[in-house]
Amino acid sequence: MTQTVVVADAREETRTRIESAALDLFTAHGFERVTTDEIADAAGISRRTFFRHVSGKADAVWGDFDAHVVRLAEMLAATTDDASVLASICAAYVEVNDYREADLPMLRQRMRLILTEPALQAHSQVRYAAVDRVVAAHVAARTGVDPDALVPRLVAISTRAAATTAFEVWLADGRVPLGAALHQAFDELAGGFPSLR
Amino acid sequence: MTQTVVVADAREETRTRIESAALDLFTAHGFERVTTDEIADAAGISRRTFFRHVSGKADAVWGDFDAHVVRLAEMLAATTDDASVLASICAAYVEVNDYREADLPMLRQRMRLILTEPALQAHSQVRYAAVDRVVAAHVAARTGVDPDALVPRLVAISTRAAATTAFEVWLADGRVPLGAALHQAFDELAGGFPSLR
DNA sequence: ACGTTAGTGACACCGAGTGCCACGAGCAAG
DNA sequence: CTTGCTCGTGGCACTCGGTGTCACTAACGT
Repeated sequence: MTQTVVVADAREETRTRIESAALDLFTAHGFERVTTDEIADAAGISRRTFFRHVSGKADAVWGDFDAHVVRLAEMLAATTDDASVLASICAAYVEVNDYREADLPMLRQRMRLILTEPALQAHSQVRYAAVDRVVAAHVAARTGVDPDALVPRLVAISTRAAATTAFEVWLADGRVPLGAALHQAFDELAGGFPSLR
Repeated sequence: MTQTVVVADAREETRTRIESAALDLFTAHGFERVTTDEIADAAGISRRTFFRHVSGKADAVWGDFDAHVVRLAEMLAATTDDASVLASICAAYVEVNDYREADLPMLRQRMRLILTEPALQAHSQVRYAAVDRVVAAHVAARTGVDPDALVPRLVAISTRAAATTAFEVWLADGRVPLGAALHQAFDELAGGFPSLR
């Protein structure tokens, strides 16, 4: 009973050390030029143990993203029908990405890697697929159509595109807050890109 | 002079053999369970030569996608300002994906792999990034803003999302033509998802 | 003191991808 | 015809990501 807690804490701690080491090494030398041996050494563990904590080299950058997805699903589930479907998705995205000021530097580091390193950009597709499933399921529930139909899929993938784009401009600019960028992107999307006219 | 043509033809021919072998083996046994040795054997070449023709195992599935992107860029460049920006992008996507009837089976095979196999889905991000750059540049040229600004990026990535979704439903249904699915997805996008209301 | 359980490290192994070198076919000039 | 050049090819060795296996150890319950 108490052991499981202690063990879980230890696991969490080494996992954090791995993530921190990977983040620093990747930003310093680039993703491809860092070996798993080096990350393991920097984290004070063996290479084999490294692969027991993270499912792969690219995975070391993502914190516990699964919890992130779960929170997003909960927020969408708590949505009422007052707001539009897109507005509820936007609100959920904004809320789930409402980080504390102290966490922003690490978020910047993480997102810069994910958005610039080709291998991580490719790998992100796998992680984001889980987000898409959650959003598509929400749209399907709200509209009463199949989650695999065109509209739920399209809404899921293009709202995620909006979120990704918002992250990109937030990362590039530095002055614009993340929430503002998210709202701007979602407004463009929901209005059929009014600024094009 | 004549030699270069002959050589280029030979290169094209082995490239086609590689692609055909890879497509068949991947659909038969799954991407992960097929080794590069097996593809090379099936194509009648050595493993080393395999990697001289394609840049990686995942790359073997994509034909000459670069030419695809070039054609898309040309179509966008030939666009007049009569139609809206989104309409011009939609037209370009439809036209560049207007395959002959005889090519549809291979296209189906290719897209089924790309959209279902996780490794290929991840790798597609790298190839599609070139498409996004072309579309974003077009939007930037039409609207007079920076290609790295929010709207060009967002239009590029969400129109590609529309195209991907159209491919998914085309692949899943079998009866709906690809052009129709593309138009439907673009209509949803351009109208701010009217079917959600 | 006992067996159990879980985390760890060491080792061997597989597969993707790359650098290097040697071979042979085709071509041009002597 | 022979020499020299280019270029595609195959073989080889190597790095690196990732996995299966086994033995060790520490903490826990009995």
